[in-house]
Amino acid sequence: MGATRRRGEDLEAAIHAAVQSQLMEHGYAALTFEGVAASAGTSKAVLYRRWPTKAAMVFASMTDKDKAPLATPDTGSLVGDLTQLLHDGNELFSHRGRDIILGILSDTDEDTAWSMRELIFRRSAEIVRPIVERACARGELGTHPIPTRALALPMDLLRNETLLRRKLDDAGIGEIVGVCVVPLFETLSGRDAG
Amino acid sequence: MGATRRRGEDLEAAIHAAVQSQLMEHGYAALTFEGVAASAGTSKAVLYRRWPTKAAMVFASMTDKDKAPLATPDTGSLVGDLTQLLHDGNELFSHRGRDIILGILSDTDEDTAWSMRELIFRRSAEIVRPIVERACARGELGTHPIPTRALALPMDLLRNETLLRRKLDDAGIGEIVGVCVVPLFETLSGRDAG
DNA sequence: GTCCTTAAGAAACGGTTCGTTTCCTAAGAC
DNA sequence: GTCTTAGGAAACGAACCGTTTCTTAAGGAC
Repeated sequence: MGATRRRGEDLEAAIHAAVQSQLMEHGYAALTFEGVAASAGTSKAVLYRRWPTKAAMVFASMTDKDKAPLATPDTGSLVGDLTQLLHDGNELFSHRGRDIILGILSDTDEDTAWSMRELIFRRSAEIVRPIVERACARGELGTHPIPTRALALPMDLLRNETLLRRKLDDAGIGEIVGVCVVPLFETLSGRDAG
Repeated sequence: MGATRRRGEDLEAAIHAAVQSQLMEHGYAALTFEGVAASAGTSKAVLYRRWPTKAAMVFASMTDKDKAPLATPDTGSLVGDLTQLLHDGNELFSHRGRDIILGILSDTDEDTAWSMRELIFRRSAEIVRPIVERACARGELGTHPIPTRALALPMDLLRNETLLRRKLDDAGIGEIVGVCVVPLFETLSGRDAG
């Protein structure tokens, strides 16, 4: 047959698509080099030339076209912004997302596990900072600066719930926002009234 | 040779010891039925008669002689109690502890993963409640009841750090206690002054 | 003590995936 | 047209899987 042989970015994109397909169909634990090779219509040797481990291959496929996974929302209120952020993150970290992240974190490939930790922890505080600044400008929060550790609280609690426990429902998100995050931010920013 | 053949609790204890030994030496991912059988001086069939999966076998070994893993400390101060609790939990969830917990959570054995979630989440709030009650009695906190979600905050943040990120140092523990937990407890309990 | 049921332990099975190697040849540069 | 690079096919030994078969020690019943 007119055997066309792919190269470079075409091939790489086909492999990434095959990895995603296998992840969705079978999950991280059951994903194999042989399955990906078959799905991509290539051979194992082609995969091993690119990535030393399954974890590295999957991580590359996840971070391929740098899809900014979480955007800072702007709904007009502190509670609205935090709720929206946790809602978006909840979708991202549930189901297959959790499976892939935990799979890589518990894999024997320590290098890729480290990269994954970087990926899911890096912007914890920075994604929340603009929300707090706008709330402060609106008068919803006081003017004392909020420490980075506290700014990271929403994403820290989200990770704990979605990656380690289970998918959050709206009530769980509301509880985190209303019982923990907002009261703490109000206190630390120097605003007394509820 | 005088081939002595173990049974019942003797055998079970030897298997649990072999599992622990293999976990310490190779970690969860590299632990195999064949390795455990060899280490325990028995055969795979004996293991499969007892546990259907590696996750179930390891979980059974972890929860064998119900070693109450975390006790509520009583140091005489709110900050001291919380610091001690996080310090103890930090040791428990680091190194091999993290490896085993994440390994089981990301395993294909969903039943055992569910049991593990129960194990590490069940007492999150209850372990902190006596600490808060004593602090309230001392006058360190106000008298408003603190919601369960907030009581779980110390263990939730500990899990996020130690299981997903890395082992905490004393500074990290101090930050969680001083920047997040104590200010929130003070606010929610109705105590204003720092 | 003897009998009898249970389960330990050894060994082998076919099957899957691993990670590597060999070989052939299509793609693309020059 | 020539040469270098890399895609793709196939096979490899090794490890572990989960199961099965068989022998025989352990331990209770009597």
